[in-house]
Amino acid sequence: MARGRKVNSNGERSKQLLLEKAIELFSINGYYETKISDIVTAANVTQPTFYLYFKSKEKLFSDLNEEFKRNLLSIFSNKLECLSKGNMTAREFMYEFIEKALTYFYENPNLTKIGFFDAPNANELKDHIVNLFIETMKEQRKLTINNNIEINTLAHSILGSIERLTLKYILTKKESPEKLAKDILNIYFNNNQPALTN
Amino acid sequence: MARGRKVNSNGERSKQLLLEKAIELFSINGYYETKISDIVTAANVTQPTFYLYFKSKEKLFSDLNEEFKRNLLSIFSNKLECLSKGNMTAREFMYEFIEKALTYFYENPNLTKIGFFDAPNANELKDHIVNLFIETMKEQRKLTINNNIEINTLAHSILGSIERLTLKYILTKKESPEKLAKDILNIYFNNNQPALTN
Amino acid sequence: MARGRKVNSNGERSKQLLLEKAIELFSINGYYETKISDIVTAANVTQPTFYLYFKSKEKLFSDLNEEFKRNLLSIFSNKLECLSKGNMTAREFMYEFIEKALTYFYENPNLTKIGFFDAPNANELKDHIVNLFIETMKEQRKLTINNNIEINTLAHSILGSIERLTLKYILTKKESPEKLAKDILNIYFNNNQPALTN
Amino acid sequence: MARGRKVNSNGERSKQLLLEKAIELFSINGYYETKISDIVTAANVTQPTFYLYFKSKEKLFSDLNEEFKRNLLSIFSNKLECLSKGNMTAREFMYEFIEKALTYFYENPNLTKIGFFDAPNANELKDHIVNLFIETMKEQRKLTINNNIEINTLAHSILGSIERLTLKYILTKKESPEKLAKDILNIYFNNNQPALTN
DNA sequence: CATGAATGAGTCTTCATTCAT
DNA sequence: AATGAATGAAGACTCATTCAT
Repeated sequence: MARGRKVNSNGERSKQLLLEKAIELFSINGYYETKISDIVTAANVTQPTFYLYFKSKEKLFSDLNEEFKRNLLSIFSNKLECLSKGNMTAREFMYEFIEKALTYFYENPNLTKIGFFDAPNANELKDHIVNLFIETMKEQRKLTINNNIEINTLAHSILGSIERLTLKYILTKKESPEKLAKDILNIYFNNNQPALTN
Repeated sequence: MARGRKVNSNGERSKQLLLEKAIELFSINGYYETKISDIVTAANVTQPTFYLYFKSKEKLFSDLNEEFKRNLLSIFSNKLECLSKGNMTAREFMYEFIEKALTYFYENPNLTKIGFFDAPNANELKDHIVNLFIETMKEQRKLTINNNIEINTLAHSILGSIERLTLKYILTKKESPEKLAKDILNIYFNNNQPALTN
Repeated sequence: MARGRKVNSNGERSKQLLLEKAIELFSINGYYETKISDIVTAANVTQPTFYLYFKSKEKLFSDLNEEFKRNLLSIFSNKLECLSKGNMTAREFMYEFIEKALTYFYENPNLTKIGFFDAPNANELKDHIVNLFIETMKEQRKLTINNNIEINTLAHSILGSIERLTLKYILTKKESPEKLAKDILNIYFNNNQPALTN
Repeated sequence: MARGRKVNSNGERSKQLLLEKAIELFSINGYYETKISDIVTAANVTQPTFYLYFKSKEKLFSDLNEEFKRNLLSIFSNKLECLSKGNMTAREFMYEFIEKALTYFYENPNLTKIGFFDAPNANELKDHIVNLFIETMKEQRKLTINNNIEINTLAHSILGSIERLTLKYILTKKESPEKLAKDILNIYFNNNQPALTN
């Protein structure tokens, strides 16, 4: 039976296709329920072709996670620079970061699903983010809505909010990143709060 | 080892041991990275013994999830009753529920890890909880710190905070359920907020 | 938990019950699809009890086959004696044997199913029977409807008829052994056959 | 042996080999005593290779049965057509069918052993054949050797004869299909009894 | 006499991965 | 660049059988 290079085939295209399908399937079915056979079937190539471009299933998955991590952290560095230059208040920084992050999530829902929600090592990344929140808020303690609450707790709480709202509104594209970023700011950093009766 | 009954063996004990080890290993390594062979080795029995007490790996896992779900929902029903009887304000209800839930998580960290964080169908449960939050808050809209934010968003945000704080402080037993419940109330329902400079 | 002898238990009864259920289940589901667990469940005892009375599943099955074989062969010997004493013509012998065999099958349908149809070594028994047919018919060649057909072929054919008719009419109790025995005689040993036009 | 493709390997050949060995082993040892490991060892491949070509052991077995059934029934349809066109007397039809069937059995002894003797659902097929015999004979009642016997009984008897003679003479290739078909016709449809020229 | 509890020894099946073409 | 064909390594599950009580 005929073997060898397909007519019109193109290495870069095959790799790209495999990557897309892998991201899609991983995000839907998770790492374990996504088989190499599923990916190659979706990409309309055969199994050995997969290994032409990726070392292993595990490596592909961890590469995907690294990519997500790198992308997200680069958003930070950009913002961080501004903050350190004094171009930005902490509040502004928080808004900017959250909005940029949500925008990235919005534009890369599948990769976000994998790298932010499913990855076993997403926690490191999240801890990193939390630390950044803490640093930022420490710099301007007055930012926090409530002095009674430790900054650490607050930072984790913010991240938790971001996580769940991303899952519900961003990955599903039900809300815009801007709207949600504002909501989060409102929840955590609003100083015009109306009185709350009990 | 010879075949047949072990000296001093006791079925209920074996089952309990298997269950404990299964919960522990599932919570640490997840469903897929936990092999029946790991569980039985930890419990010091052989593989067929596992099947003496559990129908299958999958059934055990889903049963565990059901149990977690049932337990958590029963906390709700209790609290809900008080709320409907007028014995409780919404604020009190929120506190009570969160505190009770966190206490349950605190006392059952492994099962919580499985049923609240790893289970594929944990989202249903979470949606249910969010809906309850929404109902409760609707009843007393003034409760919310900020009228600008939709209740739905707020409810999801609260759950997100609970999730992450549970993961960081409760499952690791670094904070008490009471302390954290108060923090969460403070974040979301504090009416004595100091002005926030920008 | 309570262990040991059941109230009202009785060894002989348990063994008998196990035997009955085993025969029933073997005859319905066959050797491989009948599990010891099925048998003991049907007999309302536990698995070790089975081994109190039977050496193994295989031994029980082969014992059952031996019993069937012994019973069937004893029918032969009885008839054979008469034949050798000259008390009987070959035709009479054939009728007598077939009728007696069918009657035994009729009265022991489950054991027959096992020993005559399912047993791997039923062929030996069948060969034995065929040989007996051959001996009988040789003695009185005129008996056969047709001299052109070799006795061996005829004997096998008769057995085949017996087999299938037993399966269809005897095990299901749709016809009496007498009726069927006469039919078979009519098919094979009727010398008053009406002309057959073509 | 190293992983990957064998030198000179060829899928169709491997599949064919596996199929042949499977048929052979099933026919000799039966479904339950034939292990996948036996089949692949006989075909000189590894277990996963089996699953490259067959969905499961059970499916392979039932497919084999279906194939046998289909083949046998197609013999029928051919003959049946002739019968309905009036090209054939019932006697001729019976001979033709039996001869063709025996020829098929002769040429495919292993598949016949599986599909005609061992298959759990062979009885359906046999009932079908019996019904065909009945229809054919009804059309020309005079065909039967004896009006005293119900057609149904006769039809079952014929099938029984075919079965046993197949087992003894055809599968073992001790007689030719033609010879045996004639014998059977002689037994059941001979009108010049006793002398029968051949 | 009978049972509760356990196990040895398979057996099918899956999946990522690799070789030869 | 790509495929057809194959395999190593494991994993879930079953079942007859056997101790200890």
